[in-house]
Amino acid sequence: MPRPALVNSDDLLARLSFTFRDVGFEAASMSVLSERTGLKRASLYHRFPGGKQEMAEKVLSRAHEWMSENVIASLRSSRDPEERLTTMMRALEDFYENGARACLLNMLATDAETKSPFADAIRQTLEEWIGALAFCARSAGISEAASKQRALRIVTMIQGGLVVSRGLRTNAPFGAVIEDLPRVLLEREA
Amino acid sequence: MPRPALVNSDDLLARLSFTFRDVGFEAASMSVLSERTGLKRASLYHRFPGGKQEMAEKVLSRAHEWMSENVIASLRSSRDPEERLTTMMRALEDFYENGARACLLNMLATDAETKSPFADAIRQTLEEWIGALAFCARSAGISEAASKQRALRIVTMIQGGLVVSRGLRTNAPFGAVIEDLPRVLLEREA
DNA sequence: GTCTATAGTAAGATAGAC
DNA sequence: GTCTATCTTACTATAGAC
Repeated sequence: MPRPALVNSDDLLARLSFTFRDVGFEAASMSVLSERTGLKRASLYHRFPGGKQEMAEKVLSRAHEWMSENVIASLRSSRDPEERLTTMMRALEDFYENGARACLLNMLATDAETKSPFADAIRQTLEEWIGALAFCARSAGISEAASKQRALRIVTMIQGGLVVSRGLRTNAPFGAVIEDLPRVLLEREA
Repeated sequence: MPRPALVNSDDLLARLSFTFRDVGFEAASMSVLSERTGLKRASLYHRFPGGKQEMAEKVLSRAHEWMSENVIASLRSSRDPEERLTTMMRALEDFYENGARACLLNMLATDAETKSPFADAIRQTLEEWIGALAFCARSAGISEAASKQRALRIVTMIQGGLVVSRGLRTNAPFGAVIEDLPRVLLEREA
């Protein structure tokens, strides 16, 4: 029977994720990551031979999984569209701690010129999210074109809510966004 | 007559601003800043004895000035509210290069626990912006409560549009936000 | 005001003991 | 699997020539 690690893989990834989301990729030095995970730098290299980049990739991959299970699956379910949206809202409030915690997709993104190893994963997650929201709107009777537009608007508002909440140092903007979501996605067309 | 500097102060601040907006504060090392400004590291220290932090402070301060002159002043003018908004929209398209360039207020922001020297400047700029938008809505006959709500929504959407445009690597989301602004701020209340 | 040269420090990364 | 110790590199910052 193998001796259990001091920190299991899930806890470790969660702590790494928090760190990247709090300070970003560059400011998350091996020393900082070591402090916040409780593992020495060499131990982190043992688990992630690729260093920081591999950590960020694994964290992003785990975030994608989380989104699939907790957000996408709900939005594409056969339940009442408003219920699906409510499930997403509660999941996001939890994940972003009501706006206090930033989004990995923002913190790991770079400009188009900077070739980033995370760009593809970020884009894919955003696209799947928007696709699932459009599907949800569609099944609530919203037209194809409007559904796509509103889905994009939802993700835009959530990301904006997180940025503004961080900038103003209050959770109110994120809270206002969450409250608005059902209206923005599902209100009947003019 | 003093010999002119190779790079004047305005150009220099603009290049520093682009760099911080493209890669963020931590990734903008003195070497990178040197490359992108054309000044050697020691020359940058001559102009900014406080190093990177002073550069970012000056860049933020200049961004605040730019906002005051090109956005706040217009929104608080006595012209037609829709015209004021159009002026802001054109200014923002220019400033953000239709969504290709990130916002300084996002790239220099940190989480609440991390004591950042930029936090106050960022919050102040956001608050002034939201205040001016609310003033504009108010003078278009929108109620006090709705004006505040809509002003916050506008800034949220713009920030979100920039994040999502960067993530999806297309300017469309930012463009969609800009198009939506007049409706979101000024459509008559139900 | 700009530069080259160089401290001094912290970063990413690896070797090898336990 | 975790650790201490160490290597190499890159970074911030300063000194001093021009």
